[in-house]
Amino acid sequence: MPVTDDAPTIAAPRKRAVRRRLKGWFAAHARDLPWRENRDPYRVWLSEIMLQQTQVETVKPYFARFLAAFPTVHDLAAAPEQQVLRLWEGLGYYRRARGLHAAAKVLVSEHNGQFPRDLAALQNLPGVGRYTAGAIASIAFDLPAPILEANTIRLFTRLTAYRGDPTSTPGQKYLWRVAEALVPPEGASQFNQAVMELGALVCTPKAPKCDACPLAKQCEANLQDAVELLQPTTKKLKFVDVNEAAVVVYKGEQVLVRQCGPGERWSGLWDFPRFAVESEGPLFAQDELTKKVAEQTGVEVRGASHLKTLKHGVTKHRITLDCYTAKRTAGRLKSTADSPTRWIDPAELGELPLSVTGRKIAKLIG
DNA sequence: AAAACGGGGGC
DNA sequence: GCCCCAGTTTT
Repeated sequence: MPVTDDAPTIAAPRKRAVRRRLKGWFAAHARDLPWRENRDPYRVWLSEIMLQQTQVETVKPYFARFLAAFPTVHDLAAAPEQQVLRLWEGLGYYRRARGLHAAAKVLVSEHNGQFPRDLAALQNLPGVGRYTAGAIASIAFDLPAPILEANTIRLFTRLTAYRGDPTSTPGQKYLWRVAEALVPPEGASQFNQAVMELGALVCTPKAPKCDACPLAKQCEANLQDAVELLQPTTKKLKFVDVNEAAVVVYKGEQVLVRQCGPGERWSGLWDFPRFAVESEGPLFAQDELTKKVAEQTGVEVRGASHLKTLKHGVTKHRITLDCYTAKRTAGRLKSTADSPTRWIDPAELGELPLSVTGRKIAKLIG
C-alpha cells in the first residue's frame, strides 16, 4: 500500500462516532487530576508547561507546590526567578521555568494579567508552542483548537493507519490535519482531554488495549489488524557516555559555587565547579582537576580527595560524575556578570536552585 | 532536518 | 538496559 501524506478525509459519520464515543468514554474514565479541578487558564497553562516531556505522576507534587507558592499569574510575575527555579528543581528542562516566569511578566504587563483567547497571541508567549497554545485555547476556553502531542500522535497514527513515519515533517503535518479534522466546534475542551486520556490509558505504546477501546470500530489500524505494523512514534536516541568531575572547594567552612550563565547548561541554576574530564574514575590526574578548577573559577586548589561517584542518565547522556573535595590555596575569584561566583556557607545551599546532582553533592557535604 | 534540553518512571 | 514522557527552541 502506498504511503500518502495527503490531508485525511474523515467521513462525517465516522467523525461523529469518534466524538460521541470519546465523550462517553471520558465521562466514565477520566482520571481525577489536580489540574482538572477547574478550567482556570492559569492552572491549565502551568500544568501544560510542566507536562512537556514529563509524566503525569512526576508533575503532581510540583503543580501543588507551585500553585501554593504562586496562586495567581501576578504572584508568579512578581517572584524572583531564583525562587521559581528553586521550586522547579528536579523537574528538568529548566528553560521551561525561565519561560514560565518570563511569560507571566508578559501576561501582566501586556495582557492585564489575563490570558488571551487567541491562538496566535498564546503561541507568542515564551515557552508556548503550537501544542500548548492549542491546549490552553481548547481546555480553558473551549475553542476548537487542535492539539498534537505524544498521546495523540500515537492515537491518530493508529486511528488512520498512517503508514509513513509519524515523527517526520510530512507525518507531523498529516497528523495535525487529522487533529484539525476531528476537533469539534463545541466541546473541544473535553474532546482534547479525552483523546490524550485515551492515548495515555488505552492506546498505549506497547500492548494497546484495543479490546477495551471505545474507538476499536473506528480505528483503521485495528480494523486492518495492523497496529503492530505501524512505525514507532518516538525516535531512538543514541546514548553518549560522558565523564565529568565536580569539586567542592573549601575556604574554611565556606564552599565555592557559581551560577550557570546564559547559553550554558542549567542557565540560572547554581553549581559547584564542574567540567568534562578525559578519563573515568577517581584516579585521574590531580593536575587536570586543579587546572580546570582554576580555569573555571580562578581559584587554586590542592589535596583533592574523592568524595563519591554518581552515575546518572539524562536525555541521551550517560554520565559518570566523580565528586571531590579540595581546599583553596590561592587565587582570586573570577566572578562575572554572566556567571557570578562566590563563597557561601553550606547551610545556604538550601535556598539556591541546584541541579539534581548538585543537590546530591550538597547533601553529601551537609 | 536535527540537535539541545541535563529529570524521571516503568519494565 | 531500553523506551517513553500532555514539546519548544535553537542550530
